[in-house]
Amino acid sequence: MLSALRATGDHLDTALNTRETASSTQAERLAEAIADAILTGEYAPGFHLEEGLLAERYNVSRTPVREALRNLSASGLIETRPRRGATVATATSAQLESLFGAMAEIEATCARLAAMSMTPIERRRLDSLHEGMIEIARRDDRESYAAANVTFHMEIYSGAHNDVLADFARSLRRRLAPYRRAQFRAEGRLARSHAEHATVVAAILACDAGAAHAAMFHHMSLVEDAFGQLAAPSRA
Amino acid sequence: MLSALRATGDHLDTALNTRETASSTQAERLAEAIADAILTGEYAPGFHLEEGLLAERYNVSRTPVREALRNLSASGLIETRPRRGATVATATSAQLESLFGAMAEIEATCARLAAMSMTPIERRRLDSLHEGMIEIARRDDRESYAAANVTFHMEIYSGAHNDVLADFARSLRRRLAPYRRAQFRAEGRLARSHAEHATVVAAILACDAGAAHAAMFHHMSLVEDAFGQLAAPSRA
DNA sequence: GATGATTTGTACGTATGTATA
DNA sequence: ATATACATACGTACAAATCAT
Repeated sequence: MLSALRATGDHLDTALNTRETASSTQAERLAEAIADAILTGEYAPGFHLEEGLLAERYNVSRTPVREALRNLSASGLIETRPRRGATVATATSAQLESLFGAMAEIEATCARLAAMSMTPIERRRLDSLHEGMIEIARRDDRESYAAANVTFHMEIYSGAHNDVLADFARSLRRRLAPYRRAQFRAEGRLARSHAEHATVVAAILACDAGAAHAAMFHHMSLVEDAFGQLAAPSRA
Repeated sequence: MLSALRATGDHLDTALNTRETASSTQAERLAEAIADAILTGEYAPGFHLEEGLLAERYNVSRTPVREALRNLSASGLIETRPRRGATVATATSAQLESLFGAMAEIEATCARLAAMSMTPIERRRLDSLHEGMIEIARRDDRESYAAANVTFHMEIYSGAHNDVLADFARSLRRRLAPYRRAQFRAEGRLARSHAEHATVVAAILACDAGAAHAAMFHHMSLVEDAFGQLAAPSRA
């Protein structure tokens, strides 16, 4: 009788069952769906994620919802307090400072490692990606540039050839994503970003570890500056 | 009728209910208990953590067990595969290399930041802790030294004044703990460790960020060397 | 500040997928 | 290879805590 409910997969499919990623669990798919919704901005920082509502919305019971929430909590994207449920993570200004600071350090470290250990193929790919971004910046196509920018940084994470650091870098990027939505809105930011990338790429291609570190650190510090007062009101 | 089960808290208390940390949930206490058991070596890498058995052992239902496992999985201490349950994380040699490499980078970064931003009080405390370790090393008291060593590194994490980096450093240390149990077993390792610490402390006290980074990186690299072939057989 | 409504935390039952004989 | 056994994933029920009035 319950299998009947699962047989009516129509609703489910529209919401979650991607069918391509068939072999995972509901909780995993849920975690991804909720994370997406957070990164998209659908659930804003501070938003209270109620188990019952999520269960209803995604047509599952509360059990997988709870497991998904626990996952997201561990990744820092949401915060849970016992008996008080989960809310989309809000960052105080001190926490944002920590996050941006850590991000700059980790990105710089990855750039340094990348300069030392990227393969020729990886270097060439990074370079050509960077070249391609000239045109996007010139068109002032912010959306495309933002996407390419993510790829650019991800390639450097991979190029560091250290999965643990790369994972951490990706997780930091995710946690900061809700606060970076407007990153390239400022006038001329694309051109500046591209110029900073150029320094990074040059150092990496030259296998100059120190310069790569410095250039990336500088780049990330400027990114941070673009986000002066984004902090949420501190919650005691 | 179920509340009767909870009323028989005697068994529970022996296992979990610390009573001091009263206000958390079962799942949280469980996660800590299981993590402890893993770090103690009671559950060795590769050990299969069966929900039913854990539930029985800790006198709870499978639900909080599952949530605890989900938490630990996210922290990297255990690995879960859908429909196949959880096992204590085993690291391949490549993963261990990543972990030690990341650890060295992060520790070095924390040391650099600590050199720049530790308060005078923090500096003094670090120094006196370090001085106290001379005596422990001289006695060759490995257990005490290991404990003090953890404190030493933790103080540097805190001294970096960046919670995100500090958390990451602690999490890395935890993930590596199962592989570091024999760290100070080698003859004369304590004295060597203390000498390396001395360089780090000196640099931090001198506010020499570059030197602090280099000294700590060197120290951590030597630690890594002490763990040549600890890797588990790759399970691809 | 007490009472009722809502929501979380935990227990338990059932079905499906994985492993094993 | 088939079937059996078993562990995991999910749904549902209920108790206790939080919150809103």
